[in-house]
Amino acid sequence: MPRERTLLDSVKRGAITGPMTASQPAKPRHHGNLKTALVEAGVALLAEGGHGALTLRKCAARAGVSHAAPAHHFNGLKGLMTAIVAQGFKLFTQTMIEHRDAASNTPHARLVAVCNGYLAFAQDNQAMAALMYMTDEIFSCDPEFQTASAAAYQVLAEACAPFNTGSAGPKGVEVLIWSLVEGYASLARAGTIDTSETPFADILPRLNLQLQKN
Amino acid sequence: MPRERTLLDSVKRGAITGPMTASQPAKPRHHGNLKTALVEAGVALLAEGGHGALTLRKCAARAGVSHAAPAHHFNGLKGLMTAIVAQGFKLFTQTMIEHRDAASNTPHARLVAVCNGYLAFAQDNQAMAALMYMTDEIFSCDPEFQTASAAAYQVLAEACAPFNTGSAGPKGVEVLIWSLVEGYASLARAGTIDTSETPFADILPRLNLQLQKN
DNA sequence: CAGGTGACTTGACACTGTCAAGTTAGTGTG
DNA sequence: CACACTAACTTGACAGTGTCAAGTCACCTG
Repeated sequence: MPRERTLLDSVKRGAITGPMTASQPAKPRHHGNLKTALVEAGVALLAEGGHGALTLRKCAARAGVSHAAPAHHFNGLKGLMTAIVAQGFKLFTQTMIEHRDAASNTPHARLVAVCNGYLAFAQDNQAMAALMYMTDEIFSCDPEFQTASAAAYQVLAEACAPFNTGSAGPKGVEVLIWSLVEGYASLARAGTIDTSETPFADILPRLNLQLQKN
Repeated sequence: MPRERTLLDSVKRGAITGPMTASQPAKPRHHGNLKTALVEAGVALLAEGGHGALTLRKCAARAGVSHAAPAHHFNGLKGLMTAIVAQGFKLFTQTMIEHRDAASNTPHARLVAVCNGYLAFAQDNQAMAALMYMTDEIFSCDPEFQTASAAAYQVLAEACAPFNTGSAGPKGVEVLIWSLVEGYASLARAGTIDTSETPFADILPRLNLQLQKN
């Protein structure tokens, strides 16, 4: 049964009456930069409406193509989600670096700043931050994703490097810090804890951190 | 266009040839205990196939009713998810209590045991543990959910109570411990950290925990 | 200029959540 | 005990979604 076309369909196909204006040229079939446009569309939809608002068809519509166009660039919805999350990790890394570089140049101040960057990103990009750990929804073996998440981890690992690992093994401090700050961000997002009553700045001193001697 | 019935449809409607056997009585229309059956179906589907395997229609099918039957008991899929997660929190609380009660009766041993219970549950029930913090997918204001999650939090808060809050405020220790263990569980689930290389038991001593004096 | 292929579009199908209308079984009252 | 009402379902439909197949168009190469 043929269905009635929606306005969106008409807009998409250029069927709106009147000639093409300079600001609305006839849309070529070959987009030219569709992969990037789809990822940016996904990032925007996630920010605007949360996880439930992010669908393959909405990304395609936002990018101005048909629902099947993404299939040439991504391995299904999961493939597109993976690219979106990789982009999110890049922004995340950038936020932590900006916070770190704005801090005093002592190991403790830099560590605190990186953690604050982490929490600021998680607070300002809640749906993206949540999606980053939904391993059912992404291809976590994807090289671009791996590179982007490793870069984020590296910023935190470098901030932890000056501190004594003690008996916890070579990665003890970074696992401790990453667990703490990711857990705090999750509980804050879920509303389980009151971040005004118990700010992160108050619990970081509870760690037994000592600078390495040498 | 009428569609061909599936075997599942036939099974559901009792259209399979032959009389009802003793082990397969005629199914009454009034289930009697459908709410509980749907939640249990959801818990099982989550355990078997992860988050993507949990749908309203599959829960209904597993419980032996039509796709619209859950609507009488739950406010849509979100309502059912909320009840499933509340059940998960109850099992979670039970797991932490069992670990705590099996430990030596010192504050430190009990705290370690509660954390180990937390991580054991998160490891053995990965999809449920993840779903507990997906606040987009549940009604977090639901009273049964609130009660169940508060009970879980209470077990951890009680284990933290003997320790010095220091300058962090009255909830400093429990926020510290909850953040740490939830973050560690998330990173373990995501495969971001190697739990064999950096066991939780190695990072807990990095906390500056002291018993309260009185 | 012709052929091949990349990059799309169109259409279809199965699955999903939700809603509306209808049906059946259980309960309460006279 | 009979009847009426309502709870607890079933059936059917629709919109949205992901995915697949077939077809079309635009670009590139020989």
